Amino acid sequence: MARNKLAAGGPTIHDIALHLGVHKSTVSRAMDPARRHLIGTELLRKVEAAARELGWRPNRAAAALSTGRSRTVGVLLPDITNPVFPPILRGIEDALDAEGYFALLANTARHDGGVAAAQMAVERMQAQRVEGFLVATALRDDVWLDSLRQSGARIVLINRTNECGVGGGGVAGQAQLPAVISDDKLGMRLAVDHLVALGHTRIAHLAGPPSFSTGQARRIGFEQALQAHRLKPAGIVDCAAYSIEAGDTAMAQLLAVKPRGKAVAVAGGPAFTAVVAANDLIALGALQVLQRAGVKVPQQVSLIGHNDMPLLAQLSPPLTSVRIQHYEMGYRAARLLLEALRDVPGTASTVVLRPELVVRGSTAAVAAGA
Amino acid sequence: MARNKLAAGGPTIHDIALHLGVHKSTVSRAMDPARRHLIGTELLRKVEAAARELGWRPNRAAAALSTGRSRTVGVLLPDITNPVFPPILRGIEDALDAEGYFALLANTARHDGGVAAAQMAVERMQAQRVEGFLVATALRDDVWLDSLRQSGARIVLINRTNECGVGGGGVAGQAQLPAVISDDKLGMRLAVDHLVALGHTRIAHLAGPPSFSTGQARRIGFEQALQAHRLKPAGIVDCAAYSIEAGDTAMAQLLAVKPRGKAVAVAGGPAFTAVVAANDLIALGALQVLQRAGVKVPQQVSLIGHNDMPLLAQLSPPLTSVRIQHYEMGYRAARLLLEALRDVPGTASTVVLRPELVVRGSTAAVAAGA
DNA sequence: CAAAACAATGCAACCGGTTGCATGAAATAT
DNA sequence: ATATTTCATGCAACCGGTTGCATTGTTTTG
Repeated sequence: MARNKLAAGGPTIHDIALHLGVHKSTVSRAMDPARRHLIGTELLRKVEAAARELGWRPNRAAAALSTGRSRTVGVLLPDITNPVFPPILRGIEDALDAEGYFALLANTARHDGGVAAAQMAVERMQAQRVEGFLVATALRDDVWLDSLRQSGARIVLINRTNECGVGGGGVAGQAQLPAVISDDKLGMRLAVDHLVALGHTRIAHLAGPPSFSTGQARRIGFEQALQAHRLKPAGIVDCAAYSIEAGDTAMAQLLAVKPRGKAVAVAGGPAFTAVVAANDLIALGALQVLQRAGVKVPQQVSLIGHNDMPLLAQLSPPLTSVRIQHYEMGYRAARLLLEALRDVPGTASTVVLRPELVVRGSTAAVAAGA
Repeated sequence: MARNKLAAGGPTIHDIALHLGVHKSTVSRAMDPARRHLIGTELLRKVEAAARELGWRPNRAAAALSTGRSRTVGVLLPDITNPVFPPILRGIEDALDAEGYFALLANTARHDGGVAAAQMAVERMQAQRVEGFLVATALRDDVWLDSLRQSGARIVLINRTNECGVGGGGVAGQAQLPAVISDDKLGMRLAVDHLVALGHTRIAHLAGPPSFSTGQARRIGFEQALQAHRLKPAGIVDCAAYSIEAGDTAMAQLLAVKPRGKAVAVAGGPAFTAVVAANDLIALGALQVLQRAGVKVPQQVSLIGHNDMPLLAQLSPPLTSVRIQHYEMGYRAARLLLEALRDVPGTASTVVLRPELVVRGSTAAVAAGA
């Protein structure tokens, strides 16, 4: 056995039962809110008193073994250090906490470049018998996700959807996984509409990595939003990552393209008057390059970011950005999972949250001379 | 019982044992790296093959029940949304992950203002049978910490120490809890030395809330660093919180104090030429007020923050700040805890990390006219 | 007033590993 | 050749709750 009777590990329901001269099953029932009503009111009081007196603490591990419910869920995200995730995680934990659940967290983007980090994290979580998974990793191709789904695990996606492979026909529809996402197309439309209202017609896009579902969705959203105004992109450049550096090089690339067509710009001026970035960090990298190139933001070029990360308001110029409801995303995703854990297997559902444009100082009416 | 034999919940070691015609204890041993050597090499191979074939997954809950070791630790921090904590958490998880442990996280600063949030989180964690606690909450008075310690829980503090009450005498020394902290006094000395080297002599401090251990330590560090240069503070104002708003009001207060003494400043100019803030957010609030008041940073007043949070380099001026090794703090704290979990109860230890001054554009040589 | 329904507990098996001790066989020592 | 270790594995109790069913005593119903 693990340890002798007197060593650590507080009193058990059996101790309480002995103390009161009843059977431990009675104590067990008295401690379960759902089964408390089976116990006589007076005895119930005594049990509670004894439990408090002896300093009893429930042992979730024992309950988990018996019921198969560990009251934990696994949370997979690339890197908590990325500022979009803390609010998501906070939302998740607030929702879980309310039901007595805990999250087991894994950062799947490892510094040691482990490709199978997510896979390993999932296995460890399954060993801990998590009841479900919240997946906020952004890659579109994750194979482990498919196998996880097929193993019957309860999953809710955050800020991504599962596109079921490329060639997947319509008939044998792979069940859509429940997900909480932001309406990325709407977000881009808000950004573009704002710019158009300011008089911009030559609008460029610094797109996120195409391997990320958000990168793809925002790019499509951008194109559709322009089309709605019968405009053509003044340039689209893919970024290698969601980072300042990637935004830096992408913008440099964008600047290298010279204006053409009827509207001849000022000599050396860029081919666009506004840029929508797929992400705030990309926007910051772009901002650097623009300022270094002597392009005034927002006087000559307007700039819009995405995510509305902290401190954007403190920059100069303060960055206009599409705010995503990160906290809400985490909260709703966790609620969705908790509900799925009660219900029948089939219940899939998707929640789409509305982004919001936060207008700050990096966008302005197009210059008269343009 | 919980469920019938065929329902979910993969194969168990008992199934493997049946499959091979051996006893489950043999399988159990074969699966434990530490006891594997007890098993014959050939049988060992067969067990591993069978486990893989049947898709066996260890059940940590069962092991936890038996051994009392859950392979989880509790992490208490105020709010993961605060940018100093993600790197700490990342460090913690990287360290825990390497040993097969998971963290159970609790944000103790609740939006619903629950005073007993930490206490409740601790109880829930104890129910989950966490093996120890990593505590990164900053308040100096937490009563629950004392009771936790007295309950014999393994604890490692992060970025704070436990001052044992006010009147605690020297004899009945309350054991110091193991902790990983940053040398806050050194941090302040780096900041002050830098300013003095730039010619500053009238240096003010925007202190953190005295109820936070860091607020107190940095304030003391500031005073000692000045003393070392035979200087007197040009003003110290306590902030109500670690926030931009608090820095805002504190700086407004500081500005209200008019210069005095022999050195008469320019009419209306502040009584100081440099400010050291206890925290980056406070510095940002201060920066806002200064700029709004027409005081040029760094030409008229130099400003130093603390923590080196992300995006500081993108501000204008880029904020000079004392960088703390947050990731390393989390990592070392988790290692310390893991080691304590193996050893005898008595092993307490403290790790002090060195901060580093990151010089950016918010500090400059004192103006000639000052 | 007997029968049926109900309420409050007890009983015991079970969840899936872990571990001290026992046992039998093979290897080594005497 | 026998006694003694050593090695590999079996046995069974145990960790701390959970739960279907059995057993009482009590209340309601016909």
